[in-house]
Amino acid sequence: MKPTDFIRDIVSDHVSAGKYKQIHTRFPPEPNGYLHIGHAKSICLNFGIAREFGGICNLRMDDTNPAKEDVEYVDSIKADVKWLISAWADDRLGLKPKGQLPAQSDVNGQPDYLLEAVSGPSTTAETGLEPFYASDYFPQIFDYAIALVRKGLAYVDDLTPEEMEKYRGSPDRPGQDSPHRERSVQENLDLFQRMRQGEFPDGTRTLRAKIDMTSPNIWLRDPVLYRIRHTEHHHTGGAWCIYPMYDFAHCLSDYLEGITHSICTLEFEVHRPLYDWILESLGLPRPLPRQYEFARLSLGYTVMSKRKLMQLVNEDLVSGWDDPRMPTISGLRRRGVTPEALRDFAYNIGITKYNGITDVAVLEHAIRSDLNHRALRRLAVLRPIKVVIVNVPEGEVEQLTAVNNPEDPSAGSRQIPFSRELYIEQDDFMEVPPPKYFRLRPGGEVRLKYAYIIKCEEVIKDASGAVIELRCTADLGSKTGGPTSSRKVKGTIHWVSASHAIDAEVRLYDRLFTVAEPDAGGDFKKFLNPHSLEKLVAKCEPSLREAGPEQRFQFERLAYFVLDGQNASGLPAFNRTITLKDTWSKESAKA
RNA sequence: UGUCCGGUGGUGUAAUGGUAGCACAAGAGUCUUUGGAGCUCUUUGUCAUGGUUCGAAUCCAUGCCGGACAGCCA
Repeated sequence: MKPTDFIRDIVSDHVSAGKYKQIHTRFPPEPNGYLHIGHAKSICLNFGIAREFGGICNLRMDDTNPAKEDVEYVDSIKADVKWLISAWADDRLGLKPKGQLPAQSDVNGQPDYLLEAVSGPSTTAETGLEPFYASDYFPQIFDYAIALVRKGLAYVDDLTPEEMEKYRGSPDRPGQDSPHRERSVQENLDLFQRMRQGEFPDGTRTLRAKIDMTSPNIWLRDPVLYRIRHTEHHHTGGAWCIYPMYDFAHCLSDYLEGITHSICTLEFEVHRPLYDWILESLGLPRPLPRQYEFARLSLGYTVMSKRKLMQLVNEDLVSGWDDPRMPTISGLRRRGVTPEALRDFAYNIGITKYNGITDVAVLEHAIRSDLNHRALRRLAVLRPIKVVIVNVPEGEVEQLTAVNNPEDPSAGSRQIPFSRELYIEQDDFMEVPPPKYFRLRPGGEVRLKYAYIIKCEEVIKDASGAVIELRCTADLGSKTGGPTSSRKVKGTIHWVSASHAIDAEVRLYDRLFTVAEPDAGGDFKKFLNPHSLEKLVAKCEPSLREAGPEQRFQFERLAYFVLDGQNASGLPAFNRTITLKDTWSKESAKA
């Protein structure tokens, strides 16, 4: 199925009209935090357009604010993008040779800068290639600023931040011209150079565009283009003490990379006139990039702002950016979600300009349907209760055949050991069951998956009255192919052989928040779900000993799990990705 | 009472002047050695009021509701 939305419609029109040589998008995160599922939506859009229209999508660090950015974040962004687009759009990923800077050329007798992307299957090896960095363009952006000053379209202002706020006015009240607005070009040039030389302390001067202090659009009221920050930058080191603002750097970065469609979220809609003003005022020789906006993703039962996610990390409310409960790409990955599921989700939610809240059920459905087809089935008992099959002799072990994945015959089958002493799930036995309960009960029958039908003959309790053991008989003719194998029993439950079972830590993750809109108002942290993580030691069938890193399983009748290394005591650790749909819990809740 | 952008079932989206469709959710049934998956069926919608038109979710007007914007953040 080919996705379609208003942005793709625009691109498609441009392609049929031959407006551009090649479609060129970009994904421009600021390296001030980890990527989350909202970024995944944007990645799928930008790379999706590139692959559907034979274009390229540059990965670019939008790193113009050294105070907030860090290499830890650029490394995580690189890894997360690579993981998400792998085997889907790697050949559309635009990178550049390490250290390469924009090349100067002449276009129609006018000087011009361009930094072309390297893309194609070769880039997947990433040998000597790196993402684009807005900070690589500081020299060009500085030159463009000077060009604006020369045209009388930018000036150095001495207003303090407080004064500037006053002069700006408000949305329904026009602003006032700064007293420094009419400085001469010469003076502006001199002052701007001295800003760059480091003569002035932070915050004392800015370079501003000269547009219109009475504009109804606040972003046209002489926006700041450059500010002074005597701060080391993660990519340019100590080379600069003035840094361009987003609005000035972004449109120029797009231009320098030959971007055709600059796609961003709705809150930048009011910036678009400024984006266009800067590029048009500079009189650039090549076709200009255009900005298009779509609604960012809001998902139920989680928060999406980097500020809030950062807070969860810094206040140790989660174990890190990649905590499996986080909506970050790395968190979802550790949770066991696949790139395919994420892309499928992105496809299903569509692209519009309507600001809605997407039901988590849409994400959960994408995860389940993906895992249903790929996850190997295994038997594991989370909360064990002992079962003794009295008509199976002690010491006897039988190997039974179990299907690895009923959705995928090519996954084959495996052997699982059956013996006299087993574990079943505590939930699968009830002494006094409610109506419609069709698992084990005193005197009742149930099928052990892949094995025999058993009947509960005796319930053994401890001094406190808690059930500690069930004594059962098995219908030894009832396994697959046996004479009574087709007998109908209502319930089928999972089990493991007690002496063969291996221990594993299972981490039962649940929604991070208890309400659909934790950030609707007040303190979002008071809606944190206290039961978002429960750890247990489970009894697992022995084949799980061979589980590989990041391998995904369905523990039958329970949930999907992914292997996430070992816990502190050396036990294999499985993260629960998501439970199976549970019609019984709905049914029993009705009663 | 500024500017810009939006309002289609419970939720998210499609229909671009011509049968309001899809997905998720919800409900009913069927099947089942996973109360899983699959399959079948069902409920629920064009913000309002006018106008243009043979015909309006779509175009126009007015109103209502929601969002974004007043960082030397992005």
